[in-house]
Amino acid sequence: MRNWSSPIPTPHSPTQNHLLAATPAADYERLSAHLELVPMPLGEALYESGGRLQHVYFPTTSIVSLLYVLEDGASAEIAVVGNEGILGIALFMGGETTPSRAVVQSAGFGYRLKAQILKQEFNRAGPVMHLLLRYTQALITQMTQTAVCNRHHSVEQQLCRWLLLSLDRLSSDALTMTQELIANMLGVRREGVTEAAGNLQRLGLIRYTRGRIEVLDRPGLEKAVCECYAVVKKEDDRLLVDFPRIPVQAVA
Amino acid sequence: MRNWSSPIPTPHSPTQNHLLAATPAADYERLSAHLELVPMPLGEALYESGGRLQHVYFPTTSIVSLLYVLEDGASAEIAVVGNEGILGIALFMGGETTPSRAVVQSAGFGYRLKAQILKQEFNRAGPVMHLLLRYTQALITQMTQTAVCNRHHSVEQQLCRWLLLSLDRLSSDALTMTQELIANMLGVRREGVTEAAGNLQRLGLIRYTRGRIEVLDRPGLEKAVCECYAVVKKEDDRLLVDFPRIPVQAVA
DNA sequence: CCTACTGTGTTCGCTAGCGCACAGAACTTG
DNA sequence: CAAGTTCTGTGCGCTAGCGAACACAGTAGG
Repeated sequence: MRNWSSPIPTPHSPTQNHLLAATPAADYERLSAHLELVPMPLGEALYESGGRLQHVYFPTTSIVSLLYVLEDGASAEIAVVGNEGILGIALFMGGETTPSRAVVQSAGFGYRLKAQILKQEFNRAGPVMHLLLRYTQALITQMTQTAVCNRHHSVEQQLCRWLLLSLDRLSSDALTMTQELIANMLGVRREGVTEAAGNLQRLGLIRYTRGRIEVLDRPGLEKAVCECYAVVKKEDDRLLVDFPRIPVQAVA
Repeated sequence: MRNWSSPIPTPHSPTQNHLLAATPAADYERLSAHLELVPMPLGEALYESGGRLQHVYFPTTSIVSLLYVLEDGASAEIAVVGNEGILGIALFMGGETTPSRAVVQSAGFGYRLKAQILKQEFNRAGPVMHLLLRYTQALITQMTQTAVCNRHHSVEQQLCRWLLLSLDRLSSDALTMTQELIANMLGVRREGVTEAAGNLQRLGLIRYTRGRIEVLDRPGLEKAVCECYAVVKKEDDRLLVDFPRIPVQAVA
């Protein structure tokens, strides 16, 4: 496998994750000692369907897909989580488990926290709780939009949406990802992705080689995408961007 | 319009809603004075996409669909809420609004609560909060399963799922619902529903006349449905059924 | 350099579901 | 009872996406 990763070792910091960055200093202090930097290699399953959650994960440079796998092996991506979010919401929502899998879609790093620690923090019912709940709502929006998009939009549009959502969660404009894997995420055939990607390439929007997709014309992609992307983006911005920036005080 | 509703006036009680029924007496006391019985007629929109929530609703004998409507008018149901749940979760999740609509799918009654009152209660971070969060997780499961089902299953299977989910939220085994409306919910053509419903009727699973569907063979339907129904049902049971059953006493 | 492998391009027949158009049945209203 | 409306049934041609099969190219690894 060719090595596409940067030779420059990036310095890691929990604040690369937006949720952690938005955590007020006082609360952050309590958590920071328990944050553990972990590599998140491509394809790793952070949790399996129905499995009990031992940790929650805050991605920093990685992207993780929430996937649902059907009995016959067919799958579909429910949502994608990057440095704007957290994995393991079922923990504080009270369910302990979820019927989906979480698979690393783009290798990188993240921080993890023992389930117990996060639960304690959540139960303080302070700013961290409100942060997490707002994020959860943004995630819900993404899930519902996925449902709608699955119903009404073409593979090509969905590919655009997927590319843009992934891009928003990375600093680079290139993804390491085969068409086969993308097909799994979108729940469509590999050939469908080949065709859609071929179109986008012909239009000069992207360029790809084996296992690597580069976005050449982001504005162009945004024109080709269905409305679903904008809905999710807008909701993300509304709910997550105005996070109180390491502020001192609680939410009303 | 023919009148299919029962001539017997049902006595109403907030505890017909499972969330309210599961609320500990002490908390329920605070809320009950503010609960307002409201009729929920077929087709009424409890809230519109992006609109600010004034109230939350606890259905008792009604069913409400969460719908997403696309720019071109196409729509898709995201989830369905009956007496097991609440409408307006965005309120306590911190978003205040959601990009979906809530439309009454089966006429009946429910109780509503002013937004402010519910928020106060939620912010006590007590049992009610945990109840609401658990319900929200069950709702998330329903949403994700809808996304998957939209991707992979036939109209007929989806119709079965939809019928069963609706049935579970009613005491009767009949629904007042035209094929046109069902098509809207499922985000498919009306003709597709006609065909699917025709098949189910031929199999003796259901019987329908104009605007009324009666389920004749529930076990049969459960055999015809895709796995998605069971997943949602199981998760609902796991998350919602073990709710502490009416605090029994403590009222004095 | 040769081989094996993995990722991509392409073809072909097939089916589910779409959009449209219209006919008939059931119910409502005057 | 007649007229009008609302649901449901059916038939058409069309398209997107499926499943399977296979050719080929870039890459990895002896």
